Amino acid sequence: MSETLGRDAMLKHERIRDMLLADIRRRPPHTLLPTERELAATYEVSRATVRRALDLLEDGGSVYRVQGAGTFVSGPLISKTLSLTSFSEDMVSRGLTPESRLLAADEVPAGADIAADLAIQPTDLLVRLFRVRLANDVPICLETVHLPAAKVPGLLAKVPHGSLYELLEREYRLTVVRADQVVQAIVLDHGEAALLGVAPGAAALRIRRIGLDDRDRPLEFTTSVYRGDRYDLRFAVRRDAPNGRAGSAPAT
Amino acid sequence: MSETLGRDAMLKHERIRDMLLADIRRRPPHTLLPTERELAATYEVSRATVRRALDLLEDGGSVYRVQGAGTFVSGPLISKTLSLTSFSEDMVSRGLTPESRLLAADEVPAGADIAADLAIQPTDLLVRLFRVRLANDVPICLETVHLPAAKVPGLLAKVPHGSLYELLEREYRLTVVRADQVVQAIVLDHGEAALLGVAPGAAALRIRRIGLDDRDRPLEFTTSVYRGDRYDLRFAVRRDAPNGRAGSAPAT
DNA sequence: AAGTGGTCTAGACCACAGA
DNA sequence: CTGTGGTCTAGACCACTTT
Repeated sequence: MSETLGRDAMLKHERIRDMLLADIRRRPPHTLLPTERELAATYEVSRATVRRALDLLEDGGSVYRVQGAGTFVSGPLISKTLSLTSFSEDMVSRGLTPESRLLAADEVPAGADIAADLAIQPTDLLVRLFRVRLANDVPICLETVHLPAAKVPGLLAKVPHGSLYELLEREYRLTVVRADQVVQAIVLDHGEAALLGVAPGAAALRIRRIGLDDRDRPLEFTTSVYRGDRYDLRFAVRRDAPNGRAGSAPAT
Repeated sequence: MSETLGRDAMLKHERIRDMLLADIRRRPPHTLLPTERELAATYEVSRATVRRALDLLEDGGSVYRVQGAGTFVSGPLISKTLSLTSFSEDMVSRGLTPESRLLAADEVPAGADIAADLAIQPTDLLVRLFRVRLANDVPICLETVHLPAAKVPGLLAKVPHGSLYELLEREYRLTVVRADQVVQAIVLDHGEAALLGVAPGAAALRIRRIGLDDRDRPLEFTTSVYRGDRYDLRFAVRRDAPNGRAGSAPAT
């Protein structure tokens, strides 16, 4: 029963996650969920599959598990783990309408720094796009995208107006699935401030990103400058799911 | 063979991850690793266990997988997923020596806002600690920690000098395993600037955090203000491991 | 067509929480 | 002591890439 129509590559554990999520949202925090074995019986899947579904919910902050005790509904906090999202998606998820204005578009040699980041030669050409990003007609962000010209022939003619990621996917089969980001606080100079409609000397978040495709090849180098008074970064972090690299994060 | 001594709760898939990581670091990027079935045979474990180990390495950005093709060594990027780390750990991982100076410590009523965040009453008392955090004797961060006084009796007498998280764990069995964070860019006022040794009007990152324990109970509310010229936030993000909540993140 | 990683199963045993 | 989540196994089948 209830074999609804959504079949398109919907995995079993994803469907179970969705069904559980609907239940969870109706329960108060710290409610005890059925046991994994019960859920396995209820949904007629193996316990391993139920656990995969619960893993997703736990990563998403919807449930927490206590060994020997059970699985519980999480408290009402809002953030989820930082994931790679487009500006458009980001704004929509905040209930705002995104827009984009192209201020400049040209081709330039990569230069030493960006060439190293993108694993190309310093003399190789980059397509450079400079855009203002708005939400509900208010300028929020200045964005400069650099793409290896060899990978995006004819891009300059295609007038990237909406989501660049979608255009790259559709026209060039290029998908950014991972990115390395550096976030800093800066003070806006006169030019930036004017474009963003704030006073010079105002604070801003500068995010520099190297985007990689599914084969770990660098595709883009992008710098975004977000107004400090209209934008913040929200995310959940967890204690050291012990991994394999050195890194950083703030705390006490 | 090679049954080294580290047994303390070291899981099988974690040991395999570590062994693989040692191999990986000796190989150039984009090298093909042995197949999962080969690794299972080599290490005499099931394929599922090998896959758990590879999952950890993939999350940590050390390898990437291509269905039908194989598992490969990642490129040389540095960041790992943002995880909950103490200031001390953070600085040490950057090769710096952390230090802490307590500027003030007192008890205050929570007030409406913080009470809501910590799920207590506005009249309940909080222990408030105000510290300067230094790295190699340079002030980096101003930190204000709020803890429910009821959970940390006698804390004010215990002179929190080094890692507060360690002290909370040792003395009160309190462990922060998850946190919700909001990052903003601000401009420093005269007082903050003086304490950090920079000019007023300089940029800073302000990070507000609600820390939760393993049962999803709020334990702390902390505000950290980091010098914009000496601190940045570095992390890797991935494309939408489809989860269970609404959220946010920057991108094109 | 052969071989890879991706998903799922059925079952075992362990570590831990709670009455 | 009972029941929970945590780890691990051996094996099946699928989706995909590559030759």
